[in-house]
Amino acid sequence: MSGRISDSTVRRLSLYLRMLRDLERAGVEFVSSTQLAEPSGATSAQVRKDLSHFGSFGKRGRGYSVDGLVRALEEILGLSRSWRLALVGVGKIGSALLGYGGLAARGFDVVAAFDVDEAKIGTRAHGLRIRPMRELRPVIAECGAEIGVVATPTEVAAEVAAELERAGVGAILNFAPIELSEVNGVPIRTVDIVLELEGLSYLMSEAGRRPGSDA
Amino acid sequence: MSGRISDSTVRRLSLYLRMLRDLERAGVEFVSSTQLAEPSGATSAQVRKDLSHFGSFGKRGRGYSVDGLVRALEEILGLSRSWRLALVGVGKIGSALLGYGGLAARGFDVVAAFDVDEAKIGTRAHGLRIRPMRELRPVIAECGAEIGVVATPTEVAAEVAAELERAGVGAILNFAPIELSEVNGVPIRTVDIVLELEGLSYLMSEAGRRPGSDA
DNA sequence: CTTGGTTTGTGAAACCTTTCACAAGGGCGG
DNA sequence: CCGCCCTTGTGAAAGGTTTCACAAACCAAG
Repeated sequence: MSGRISDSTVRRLSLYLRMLRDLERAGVEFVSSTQLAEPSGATSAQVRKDLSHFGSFGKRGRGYSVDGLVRALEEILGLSRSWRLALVGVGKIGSALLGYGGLAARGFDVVAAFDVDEAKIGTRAHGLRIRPMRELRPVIAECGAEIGVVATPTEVAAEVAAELERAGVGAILNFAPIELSEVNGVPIRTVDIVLELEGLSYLMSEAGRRPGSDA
Repeated sequence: MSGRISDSTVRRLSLYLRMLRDLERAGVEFVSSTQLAEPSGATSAQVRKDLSHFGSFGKRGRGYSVDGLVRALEEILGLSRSWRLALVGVGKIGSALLGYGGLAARGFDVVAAFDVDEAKIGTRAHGLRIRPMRELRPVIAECGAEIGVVATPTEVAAEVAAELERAGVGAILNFAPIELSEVNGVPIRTVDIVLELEGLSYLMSEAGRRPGSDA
């Protein structure tokens, strides 16, 4: 078991965990790989292969203990603890994130917020005081935020990401429509809405072209 | 050329197009696959392979005409037209989307917004009147929206997506943290922030485990 | 017109992920 | 304890994507 695990495997593990938590809440005790696969659109073999990278969690003939697998996956994914987020850019997206209870509910707490806008600095957004960029490093060091969130305009996103890295965050979530390059082993995930929409645009255009086909 | 094109290829095509537009604005006339590859983290061979699925766009020894390739990619991705979006759920994320100018700037216009909250219905958000869910079908039919955006709580997301399909949208962008299953060939893309954060959580935990290793 | 430097387009190879298929193991009823 | 049924864990096969490497083509200079 274990080696280099692919992004798609990790992604599916998160989905399995989600379902397992629902099952746990519903009081279900055992679950089979087939049941576990369905909601994430995976196959039962894929579930078993994904899990087999980390160990042996099931009982043959019986399936997986819901409780046991929840804990195992939380351990694997690093979700048996909570993470602290530092948000840079309290505009539309940044505010939406601050107001989104789903993050804290799943163990991701926004503990600091920064902006360049003098009018915003010092005010509170969802109970959090907005701080000037100049305080980014000391505040992140002090509150120990592990994840930096970039919710700034595209032009400054790369610079902000670099500054977050220097401030010591271990990972970055980026909402600016720009591909940021990972340096110093700090992983970066980009949420790019326009890219998703363009992907849909391609599929719709493709669907329109296919029936008519040729020349 | 041409066959079934992978998501990752389409994704890269969007990134190439982004860079090409910058180059066009900067007045550059020709670009090589090597230059085109850099910002998206791809390789030059990958750029050429990606493009080769759709035809021959370059001149050997010279590279690609920036103008020409911009138009070709716009055509391929279906971006030489604009698309109309219907938004369901005007909460935190929905409002942020309505206020985000980046969408309209890239040809994605939100033309209708719906919510269940009586207090919101009839009011305007960013110039758009918020309508009751009951009007979803007729309004989408009337305004001809092609893309439905689900920005509702998780519990109702699947139901809303199904209703959008029945209303005739050709694609769905989903912000609820749930894997919606594509039916009737209507493609669905999900933007799942928690999933991205959990992916980062895994990588950070992994990084912490690796040095210490064994046991 | 020829030569040299450059870059595309593309089969073939390498690599990675998913699916298949089945032996091994576990529970349960009798 | 035995036999049956069920489900896991996993090598092997299949399927897909990325990288390699090079012939073909183009431009410019002499």
